[in-house]
Amino acid sequence: MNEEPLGAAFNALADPTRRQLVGMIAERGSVTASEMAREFPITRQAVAKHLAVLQEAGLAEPARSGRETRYALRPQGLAGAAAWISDVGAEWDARLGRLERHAAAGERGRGSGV
Amino acid sequence: MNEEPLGAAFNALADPTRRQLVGMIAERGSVTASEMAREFPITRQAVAKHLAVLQEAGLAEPARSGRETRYALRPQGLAGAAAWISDVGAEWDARLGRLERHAAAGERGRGSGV
DNA sequence: GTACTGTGCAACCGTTGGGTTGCAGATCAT
DNA sequence: ATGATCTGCAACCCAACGGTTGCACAGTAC
Repeated sequence: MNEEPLGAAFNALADPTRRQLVGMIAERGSVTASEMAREFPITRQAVAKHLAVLQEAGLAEPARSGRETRYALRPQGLAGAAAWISDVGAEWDARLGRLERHAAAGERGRGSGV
Repeated sequence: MNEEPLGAAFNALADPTRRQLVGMIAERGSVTASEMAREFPITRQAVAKHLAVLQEAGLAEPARSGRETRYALRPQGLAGAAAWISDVGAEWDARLGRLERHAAAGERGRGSGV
């Protein structure tokens, strides 16, 4: 639907529930939709939708075993998002550097270490 | 309104137009809504809305001078997002490390260098 | 002064998104 | 075989989002 992996990743991470899900998956390794639904104030189907979003964004991957489907993280999606932020940050830092050279004010470096 | 800076930042970055705007601001230093509207296939008001979103997410900051309002970047918002990704990535890498110690398979490291 | 440009606010419209309910198909335990 | 889970699909609701148009106001230029 989105055709844009970066947008999909950021969009997936935009929802607080989804971020919590990601956190839970990260700390447990792999979780099922029903498990999460028990610890969240929302329906299993809602969780399933969120997981689908995460999957389509390349952030999570399902693995069916028997009747249950366990979801695991896929950090490469996160890496893409981090890379974009890093790029923009770098460009911005470059500008700041140029300005600093002109201004030569105090305020030492600290270039938003992304 | 969002009460959640992280969600606001990710949400702001989720829109491709908004990401382009951020890129443009980053490379030019500061831009006005009208300037951007000329180079985008959308209305100035649409651009203004996007800028408002970026501002509320802590990613951009307006500075009015005379009749024009120039927007500049505020990398700290980006830093917050990057930090979250880095955290989850770290947790995940820790898990991977533990598993690797067990499996001891080939496939050398490469821990999602966020 | 008048004209032009840049901005902001408000209303409106179509689409998407998070959430729910309801139901049907697999799989496991007894 | 029967019942209990775990899952997936579809329909539906309401709120939020991206975008538009229209108008009113503040600076700048002439």
